Amino acid sequence: MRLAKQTILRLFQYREFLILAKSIGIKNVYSDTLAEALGSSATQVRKDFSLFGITGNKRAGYQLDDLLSQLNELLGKNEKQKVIIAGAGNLAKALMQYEGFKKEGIEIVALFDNDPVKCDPQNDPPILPIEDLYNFVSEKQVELGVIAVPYYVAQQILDLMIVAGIKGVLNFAPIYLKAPKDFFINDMNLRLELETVAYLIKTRTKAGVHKESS
Amino acid sequence: MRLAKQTILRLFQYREFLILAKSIGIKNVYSDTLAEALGSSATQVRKDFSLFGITGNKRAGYQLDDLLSQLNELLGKNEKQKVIIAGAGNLAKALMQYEGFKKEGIEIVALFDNDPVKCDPQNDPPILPIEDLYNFVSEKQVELGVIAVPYYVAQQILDLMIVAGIKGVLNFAPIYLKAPKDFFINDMNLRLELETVAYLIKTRTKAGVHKESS
DNA sequence: GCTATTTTGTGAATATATTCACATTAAAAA
DNA sequence: TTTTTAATGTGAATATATTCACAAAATAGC
Ligand SMILES: NC(=O)c1ccc[n+]([C@@H]2O[C@H](COP(=O)([O-])OP(=O)(O)OC[C@H]3O[C@@H](n4cnc5c(N)ncnc54)[C@H](O)[C@@H]3O)[C@@H](O)[C@H]2O)c1
Ligand SMILES: NC(=O)c1ccc[n+]([C@@H]2O[C@H](COP(=O)([O-])OP(=O)(O)OC[C@H]3O[C@@H](n4cnc5c(N)ncnc54)[C@H](O)[C@@H]3O)[C@@H](O)[C@H]2O)c1
Repeated sequence: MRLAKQTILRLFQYREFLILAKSIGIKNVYSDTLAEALGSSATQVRKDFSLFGITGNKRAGYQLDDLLSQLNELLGKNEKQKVIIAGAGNLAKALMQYEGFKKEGIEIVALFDNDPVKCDPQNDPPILPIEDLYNFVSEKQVELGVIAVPYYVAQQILDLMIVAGIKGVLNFAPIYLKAPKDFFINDMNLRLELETVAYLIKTRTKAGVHKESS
Repeated sequence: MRLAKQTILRLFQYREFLILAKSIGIKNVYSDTLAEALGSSATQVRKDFSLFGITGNKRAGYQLDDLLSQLNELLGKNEKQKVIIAGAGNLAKALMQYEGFKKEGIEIVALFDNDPVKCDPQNDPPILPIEDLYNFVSEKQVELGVIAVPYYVAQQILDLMIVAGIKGVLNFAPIYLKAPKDFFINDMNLRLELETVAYLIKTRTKAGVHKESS
């Protein structure tokens, strides 16, 4: 089965929209509906579903509840997920206070920092010394991590996470990290993404990142 | 000329690496060096350069200073860029305190919020009422924006930005935004990116997001 | 100055992703 | 019931991105 990261991301987006749609009482959707909502194409939507064996009803489209539960199952949203964050700085603070993760079953179980001043074991979630990372992660069997430390320590923190048992990370440090090939790294370089928009504006080229306005 | 967002992103990454390399005294690089540093391939690097008319020296590779200044020119890094942020919440606070933007010539000139408690015109950068956005942006001719408001107001804030003269945004609100086709929207859905890693871990499929470890 | 070697630059080949085109099917209408 | 209509599902076609393969050029060694 294909595993293209972007396809998975789209499936999550479909799910996202369905949750919203459900909340306003919508009962069934068409590939068209989803395409419109995401700025994609109906064929793309059906192709994505087809790829994962998700099937609808000819002429009647997709029953929302049914589709949603298929996506939930497929995307593993029926199980909760624990995550730790390395680095308790500005970005980590924003993530910690963001209620969206918990709502989606992702629980930040701890943060780790090497600055004693930033540590606070009484906080919820606890902010612990980086030395505790190994034991915490291996004991609690956490598999998901976020890297929010400065770039010059990111590789060493990643290595620590790997030996502790972390299986994949979302990395905010602006540097290329090396890891075994079965380890997942999703790089988020916020500054570069902003610079890219700045560049695109300056050179005012035709095709946008988005589709045209409806 | 091609404008693929991902190609541009890679050019910025090359530049990033060059700055780092320069700081440790490196004088010239090869497509190989860059590929290694970014987890890419030498051919990809040369293809990217070729696409933008960047040219090196056969056998001797690329002179670092020269390459860097070509990239700076190409990527518009010789001019400063002003940016505003809509929404002065947790994420905006992290962005505001991040010194990396200024270092790269991106100046956050103001934040805007509809919560009077969050506003603080004395702050540097000033946090202003959302009502001031239009005048501020059109007078100061700001073209770049960041959307850091809740999803349910994101479209209306974007519309406001567009009429004020903003030409492109980095959008953190987890929703698809509609805009004219010459307007650039770069969507950053942090939660979905984290959920995607969580999914990939669970299904432990072969090919990673990154290349194999060196 | 000649030769061997290394690296670039790029057209062609391949791989990947998206869109097209349409047969198939289910529902609605007649 | 039969026909019409509107949607899905998917192989084929196209578009896009990456890698291969190698000629051309510049340096280093002799
Ligand atoms: N804040 C942003 O808006 C932003 C934007 C783009 C990129 N980033 C990147 O995200 C990462 C985090 O950014 P931030 O703004 O939160 O930085 P920050 O400086 O506020 O936080 C970094 C934290 O990491 C901790 N730390 C340093 N070394 C450590 C170590 N060896 N072990 C454990 N903890 C350690 C520090 O004590 C600090 O609390 C950085 O790599 C930064 O470049 C941040
Ligand atoms: N914080 C995170 O880690 C995180 C992670 C993923 C996504 N996001 C997304 O980023 C966006 C911002 O997140 P946040 O955590 O900073 O949220 P937040 O609630 O801390 O901040 C949002 C800010 O927007 C302001 N606001 C609300 N309506 C407004 C309006 N009409 N005009 C101007 N300002 C208005 C609020 O007063 C608040 O200060 C949200 O869409 C969120 O879903 C945030």
